Amino acid sequence: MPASERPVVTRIAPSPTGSMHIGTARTALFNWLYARHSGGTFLLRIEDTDRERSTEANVQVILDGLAWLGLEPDAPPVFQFARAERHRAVVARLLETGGAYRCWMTVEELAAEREIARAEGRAIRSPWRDRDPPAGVNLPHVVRFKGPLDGETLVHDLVKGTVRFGNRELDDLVLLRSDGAPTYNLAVVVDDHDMGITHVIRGDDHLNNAARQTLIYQALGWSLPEFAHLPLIHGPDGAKLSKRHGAQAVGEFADMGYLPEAMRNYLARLGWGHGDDELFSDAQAIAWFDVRDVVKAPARLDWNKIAHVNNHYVRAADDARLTSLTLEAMARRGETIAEDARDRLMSAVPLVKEGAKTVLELLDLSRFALVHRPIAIDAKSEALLTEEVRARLGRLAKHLWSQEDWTPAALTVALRAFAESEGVGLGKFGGPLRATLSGGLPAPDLASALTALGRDESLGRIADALSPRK
RNA sequence: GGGCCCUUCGUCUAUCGGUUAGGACACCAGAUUUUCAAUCUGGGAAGACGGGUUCGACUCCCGUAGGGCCUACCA
Repeated sequence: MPASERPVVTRIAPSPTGSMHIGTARTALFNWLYARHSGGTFLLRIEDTDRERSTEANVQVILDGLAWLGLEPDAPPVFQFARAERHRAVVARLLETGGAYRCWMTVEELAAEREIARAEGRAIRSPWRDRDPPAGVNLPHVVRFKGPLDGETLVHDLVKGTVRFGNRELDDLVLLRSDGAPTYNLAVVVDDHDMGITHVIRGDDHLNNAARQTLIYQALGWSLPEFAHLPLIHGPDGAKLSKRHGAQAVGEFADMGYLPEAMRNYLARLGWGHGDDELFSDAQAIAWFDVRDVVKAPARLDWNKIAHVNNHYVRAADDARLTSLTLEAMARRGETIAEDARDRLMSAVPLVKEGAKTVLELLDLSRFALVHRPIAIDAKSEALLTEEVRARLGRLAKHLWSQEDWTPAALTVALRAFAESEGVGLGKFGGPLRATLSGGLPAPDLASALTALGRDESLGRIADALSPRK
């Protein structure tokens, strides 16, 4: 049955050879969205056939990354290396049917052939394609796929359309290394087939492989999956995304204080869109998503837009959750957290989250509530505290002492009443009061700041500022 | 070098032959104002280039330029 008629099964197939790239995260997201949209299944396969570079720790990075993004697969991961026997069996079958051959080329011979092939503008060919095995059959050798020498291979891609490849351009790729280990292109085909993958949704960098893989599917007599190659994500300058651009691993985005739901929204919008919709829920994305609507051109990461989207989700996020995330960010920075920090954060977070683009900014904006008495007052704020102002703040302190109802609404009224009694505008002491309360650190509006700090802390800070310098 | 992919405001995108080419982020100006921010109003900003096809092209075709991917016994 053709893949397009079977229940949808997608997969994300990262290799555990480093951190989890943000591009991998988006590929996972699109696979997940498509599976959810189609009522299908989303799977994970760890491509750990590169024994040199694959590590246990990197596998964990992938698992953690997907979990953080909320894109957990519907079944336990398949480890590609564990399926090596199966891969070898398939190669054996290919060897029997003439779909593959043993190649005894040495590295030197290979290098020479590569040079010639390049000069002639064609793919490399092995002389062992149509030659009998050498005398000593035990000599190390690889097994190569025996591809057609002419004709064309067509890849019907859901985002790129039909792409044609001249078969003479497609080399006889290695299926089994000289140590008997299966290679990527063989393993992918076998695994995708065995896992029942109907839609191979992956990065653009695999488009060429799709042609080679198509040939393998055909040689094996297997039906092809649908292919969808996603354009890559570039850095803000259009070049390949690298560390230089600020971040490329999902873990880094998490540490910088971006929310997973914001990343899903932003990443979905990068290379895919639904009319003018910018901010949307997972449910909406699932309802709207179709790989066929994916944009063909590569997209650049835009820090401003990520920040904007993230701010939207920070505003919508639960305060307790944001407080926990902020505390975690502090711990990561190695900051010691005071006993009462959580309560103070908790009261400050809802007041400052409107302006916070990340959790880290949430921390910066909450800082005024976390510092301890006597708080440091910067020069600019200190300059506001003239004799006249100090006297007025003294009277204000007295006024606030008698303030019973310590709520934003009541305090707003109290501040206005005081201004009236002084016969001045709020501007005459608002700035200075803020100076005593936050010492120059950003803080929300006065009534809110007073509420967040609480009665004792607020009055204490004012008193500290008015008392003679030590 | 060869094969393949891509090309609308600075960025992400809408448009699926006929629009004053729309939206979002960013930017600029103004309003508000107790710092920063937020908020509100307004503004500038695009079809890479050259040929076709067509009554009519951002949209279809060809070429050029530019960018990207692949060209491993990596994935």
